[in-house]
Order: sequence, then structure tokens, then C-alpha cells
Amino acid sequence: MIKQGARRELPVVGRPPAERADAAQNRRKILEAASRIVAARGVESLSMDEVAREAGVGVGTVYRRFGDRAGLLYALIDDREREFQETFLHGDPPLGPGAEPLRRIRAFIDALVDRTEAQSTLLVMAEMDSPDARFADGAYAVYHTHLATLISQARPGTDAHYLADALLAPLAANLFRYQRRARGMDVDRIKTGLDDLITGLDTDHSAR
Amino acid sequence: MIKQGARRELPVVGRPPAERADAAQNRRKILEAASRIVAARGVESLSMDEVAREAGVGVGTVYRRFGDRAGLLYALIDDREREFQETFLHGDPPLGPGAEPLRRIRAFIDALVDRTEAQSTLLVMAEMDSPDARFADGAYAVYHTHLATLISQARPGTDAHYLADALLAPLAANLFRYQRRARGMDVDRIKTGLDDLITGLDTDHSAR
DNA sequence: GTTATAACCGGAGAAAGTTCCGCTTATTCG
DNA sequence: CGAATAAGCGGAACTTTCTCCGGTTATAAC
Repeated sequence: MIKQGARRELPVVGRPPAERADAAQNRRKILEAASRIVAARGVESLSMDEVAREAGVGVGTVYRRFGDRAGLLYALIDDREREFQETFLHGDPPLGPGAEPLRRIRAFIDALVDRTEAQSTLLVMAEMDSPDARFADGAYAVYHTHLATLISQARPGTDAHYLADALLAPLAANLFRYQRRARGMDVDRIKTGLDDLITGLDTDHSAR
Repeated sequence: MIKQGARRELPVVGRPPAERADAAQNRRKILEAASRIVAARGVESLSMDEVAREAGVGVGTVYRRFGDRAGLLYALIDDREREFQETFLHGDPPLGPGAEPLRRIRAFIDALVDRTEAQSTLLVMAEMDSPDARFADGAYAVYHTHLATLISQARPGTDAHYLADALLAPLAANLFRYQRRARGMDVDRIKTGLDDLITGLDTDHSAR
């Protein structure tokens, strides 16, 4: 995550040129305007035109800075959750390093459930206008790598890469919201269910 | 699945009034036109205007019949897969009744992977313009009920309802397509990974 | 066969996302 | 400081989805 839009085609070598000062300032203005609108009237009514107007820039600028609506929404999400990554990468056990892998997996998934609960509306909207955006976004990659590492420690020999995706999948914002709203499941029930799934990972399958 | 759009608000009691003959005919014409366009130029370029024109009706008619774009897409999907449901509900074992539950779960998930592979583009598009549509659609409900029943047989005492969602989640079209395209995973790898996850379900967790 | 009515029809137009392009400005290099 | 240039800017215009409503037609009751 962190940097959105802006550079879609990278130069063959070397880092992308730094953002010009005025551009960086516009990025900030846009992000703040978007945040203000979301706080005031919800994500549903966040139109690109309005963001541009509120930020005092043209629509074109919003698009140049963030690529598309999904990009803007993910930037908004990232902006709020950078510290979450800190917690599980370098924080205290059982979330951070120090605890045994399976314990960390559980703690991580639990924390992710809470995060999803808090941001579900924003996440659903973001997923909506760009189906791959969730996976292309850096945040997902970080979660995936983290989980895959832990899984391969807990159960060497399995396809940790795939299982990480599979464990993250039930936390897709649209399913999560459907379970919460339409199915009437509460957060604890979801956590318990996922714990059950994780427990299965700890099994020795070779004998089967 | 089966019936899309048309009746969003049901009468309190009794079945909805039958579709008028001309309306039913338009439904057919629209579905055929849409199918033709998809076959010719892909789902990406399926615009409601064009469907209407090709079917020889007004746009309003398309919307009255199918509710929205997602509704039309799901109708298209259902139209092609009604027999899939037959297979696992009443077909031969191990997919159909007769085999032991865990065996049937595996067979079902495997078959679903193949179905997702075949329809992924259509499914991704449908999920895109209406985040809950996948779950609201009758097909998902059928899968969910089927799986939940099998899970509660295989492992009484667990939250089969939740686990069914969790097992279906990695088959979300957008994740699936991302794994196939961006991650370069092949279908067998996905099946194997899911089998691994299912195996975990067979564990006795009470001792843990 | 006539009439009442509920369903249906078409297409104009509103709303929102995205693209395009001529003009402006920050930055760099001599 | 004074070009040269690459980056950035704004907003009009285009696209596509979806809504609305005045007029039409199928269906059923008499």
C-alpha cells in the first residue's frame, strides 16, 4: 500500500521521479477533502466531482493523483491503518514476533476481523469498482506474505502461499458485511469459526 | 437463482402474479441478445443500451425485467448452470448422494472450481456492480445450504453455517481470477489447496 | 364484446466515472 | 538569472448505468 496511482508505468530502471511539491500538496488536500466528506455523509455519497470541488482542484487532478475511485478509497484506507501493520510486524506477542506461529496466526486473524468490522463500508465500496484492487493493493500483499510465512513455519510442506489466500478470503469485505447484516452473525461467532478453520491447519495430513 | 429481478417486493401472501406473455417473451429475447453479445465480444463490452437495441426493446424493459446489470448477468449465469445443481443434488456419487459426507464435500468443491474456471469472467463482472449480489443470488444459497448440511454431517457440533461460507469464500471469482492470472496458479494447485483445507475439517478439535 | 385496470413499453434525461487536451508552473541546468 | 522541459492543472465532453413517466396493451370480469 502507501503510494497509490500516480505511477502506473515505471521506468525500466531507477525509482520513479519524486512527486512535485504542488502535486504532493494536492494529494493531501484531496485526501483530506475525501475524508471529510466520508465522515460527514458516508462513503456512498462520495463522488469524484464533489471531492474535487471540496478540495479546490479539478477532477482531472484527482484522477491523475489516484488513478480511479478505487485508488482513492484504498488510499483513504491505508491512510488510517498504517499502524496496524506495525502491530503485527514489530509489536508485542502474540500478534508480533515471539509467540509460536499458530498462536500468531490466530491473533492476526482476530485482529483482522476487528479491522474489517471497523472499515467494512469503505472496503466494500473499494472492492466494488475494481475487482482486483484488493489484491493489487499493497496492504493485501503484506497480509498475504505475513500469513504465508507463519503458515510455512507452522506446517512446512504445505502450500502456504495458497492457504494464506484461502484464510484471507472469508474476510472479503462483501462476505463479511453480508454475514454481519443479512445473516446476523456477530463478530465473535466469525472469530470462532475462523479459529476452527485455523485449527485444522495444525493437523498432520500425511497419514490420511 | 432461476427468477431474477421483476419482483423485488413480494406480496405478503400467495405467489407473485404470473409474468404476462409479452413480458416473458421479452425476457427471452433479452437473454438471447445478451448471450449473443457476450459470445461475440466478451462480457466487458456488454452495455445495457446495446442489449436493448439488439433485443429490439427499450432500455426500460431490460431494467424492469432484470432489475440491474448484475441481475442480467446472474440470469445469464443461472441460465447456463441449472444442470450443475442437479448433478450434486441428485446425481451419482461421489458428487451426488450415497458417498460419505467428507467425500462429497471434496467432490463438490472440485466441481465448483471447474465451474468457476469456466465462468470466471462473467462472475467477476457480476460481482462488480453489486457486492451482495453473489450472496443474494439463489445459486449461492443453494451451495451454502448443501455444504452446510454436509459439514454438519461430517463434523456435528461445529458451526457448519459459518464454515460453509468460509469454504466458499476462496472461490470468489475475483480472488480466483487473481490467482490464476496474476499468481499463475493452475487449477490443480487450487484444488489441492482446498482439499488441504477440507482435510482440516475432519479433525477432532475438542482435545486441543 | 366491452370495459376496467394493472402491467408493460420506450426513450429522454439525470447522475456519476473517466478521458482528453490546451494551458500553466515547478524544477533543473547552464 | 533565464531558458528548457517535464510535470501538473482544470474542466468540458463522452460513456454508461439507471430512473421516470406519458402512452399502450394484455387480461379478466361482466
